[in-house]
Order: sequence, then structure tokens, then C-alpha cells
Amino acid sequence: MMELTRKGEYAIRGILYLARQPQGKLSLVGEIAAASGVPKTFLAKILQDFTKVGLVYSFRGTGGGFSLARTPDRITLREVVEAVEGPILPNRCLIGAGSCENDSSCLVHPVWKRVRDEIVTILDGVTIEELAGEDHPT
Amino acid sequence: MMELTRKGEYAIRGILYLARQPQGKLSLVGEIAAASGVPKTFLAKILQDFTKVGLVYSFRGTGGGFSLARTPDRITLREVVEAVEGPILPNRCLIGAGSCENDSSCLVHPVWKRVRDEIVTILDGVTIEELAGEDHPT
DNA sequence: CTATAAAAAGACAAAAAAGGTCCTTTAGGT
DNA sequence: ACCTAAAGGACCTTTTTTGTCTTTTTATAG
Ligand code: SF4
Ligand code: SF4
Repeated sequence: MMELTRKGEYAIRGILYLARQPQGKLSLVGEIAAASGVPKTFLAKILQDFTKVGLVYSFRGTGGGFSLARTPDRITLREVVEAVEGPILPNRCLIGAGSCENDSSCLVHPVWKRVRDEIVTILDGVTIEELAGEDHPT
Repeated sequence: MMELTRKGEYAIRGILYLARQPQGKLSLVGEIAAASGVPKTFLAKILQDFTKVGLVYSFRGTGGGFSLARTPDRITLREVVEAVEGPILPNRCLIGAGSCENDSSCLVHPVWKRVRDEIVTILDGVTIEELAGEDHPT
């Protein structure tokens, strides 16, 4: 239950690769895929998701590629996961008004809300810089 | 992401019905299904899961049915969810040794561990008595 | 301005999981 | 013996996951 999909796992691996590259350097899909062991065409889709939400920059044509749009210390694990998997929702009733008729009276509702809030808090508290294992120079 | 399945939702509804019945009374699948709005045959499977892990008692034949195996205050939401969905695992690496080769060096690993521990803590802290909305006589 | 390079977009498809149904068997009562 | 109700298992449909492939767009180099 509550399992991260492969897409989510790949997304993390992919962005970690980018985080480990020298600032401003562009990486090709094929290069990232090979290094992180992710199917190339699948990773391409993931990188598109990243681009859409503004996590990475993409450049087409000769000399193109991908780079982070922000420094690794300002990208949280939550952003990465949500970019490809959508918002963290342990239950439908958290989607919004009307998704479950009795969310006002239901006593289970607040429990799932707590669960979501805890997960979000944890994932928001982790940056990909920490995960990339770079000790940033003081 | 991280969404409870219908089976899990149904499981909660089903056990809440049982929790609201007078102590020791037996309920039929059909009865529980109708009252909680769950497909009868599907609920039957869920109740079988409950029986397997010892959450409910089942009796066959005339006058048979289901009842809780414990008082509602000693059944946690976690037990109910895990009975039908399996253990709470935000990522494969938490399954056990060898499920991911690099779980010792991977910096993401401890994050998922924290996520799981938090979810488990929350769900363990909620009993189905609280959820059933019975104010138990002091 | 044309060839080349690389990402974007979108259609397609296999495999797995979710969500059920149905039928036969087993166990208990009358 | 006969009825009742759960257990077990085979089967099915739909949705989601996990990809692939082809075409289009955008950019650069010569
Ligand atoms: S937890 Fe309660 S409010 Fe949320 S979907 Fe289930 S019944 Fe509805
Ligand atoms: S988080 Fe790390 S240890 Fe866990 S599956 Fe992913 S790479 Fe492996």
C-alpha cells in the first residue's frame, strides 16, 4: 500500500543526476538515462513533466539538453515526486469539495488529512542537494 | 499518489458497521454490504481477509455470520488497512534485504523509512471505536 | 537555406493491478 | 437429508502502469 511508482523512483534518480552535474552544464536524455539506469524514452517523458512545472530548463537542437532550473538546495523531494505523480492524496476525500459526500461528518476524513500533512512535511523538508550527497562548500 | 484503494475504503466501512453492532451479535455479508454500500461479493473477500488475520470471527451455516474478534477499542485503523492492502510500504527498498541493491548507501532510503514510520504511527493511534463515533459509557 | 541535432507531443501497446463476479466446496444447523 | 452461510478459487473487465514509436517543433552549424 502507498507505494511509489517506478516513474517516481526514476524521477528521483534523474533529477539526482542533474543535481550532481556542474552548475549550468546541459545533459542529454540519453546520457541521464544511461547513467541512472532508466529507460530512455520513459525518462524523456519524466523530464517533460519536470520542464512543465519549471523544475528543469530544456533546450532543443544542437548543444541542447537539460539542466536544473534552480540550485539543488532549493528543490524539495516533494516537488520532484509531485511533478510526476501528482499531488499526495492518501484518500479521495482530500481532493476537494464533493469528492466524497460525507467528508464533513466522516470521522476517518481527518485521519487521512493528518497522514497527508505528515508526508508532505517530511518530503518538503528534504532537498535534492542533501540526497545527491554533495557536501556544499561552506 | 499514495492513494488508498477502494478495497481499503470498503474494509473500513465494513468493520465500522460491525463495530456499531451490539457486542456479540452476528451480521451477514449481505446485511453489511447493503448497509455500507459495498458490492456484496467483494465485501465477502474483504471479510475473509479480516478472518485470516484474526480481526473478526466467522461462523458458517444457519445463524452464522461475522462479528468482531476484539472490542472496537482494541482494533486500530492500521490493522484494518493492512489486513486488506498488505503492509504500508512507500517504497520497495523497505520490503527487506535485497529488494534494492543500494539501500545501504542510498540517501533517499531513510526518507521513505521516516514516511512509513509516520504513517504507521498515525494509523496505529486511531482505533475503530473512535471512528465508529460511539461515545462509550464512562 | 538546408542539413543536423535534440526535445516536445501524441498515438500506440503490453503487462500488471484494481475491482468485481460466479461457481463449487466445506462446515453448521434443523 | 436438507437448508444456510461462509470459504475458496476460477474467471472477467476496466484502469493504471510502464513503456515504445513516430512525427513535429525548435535550435544550431555550415
Ligand atoms: S474517509 Fe470518509 S470522507 Fe473520506 S472518502 Fe472515506 S467516507 Fe468519504
Ligand atoms: S530509495 Fe534508494 S534504496 Fe530505496 S529503492 Fe530507491 S534507490 Fe533503492
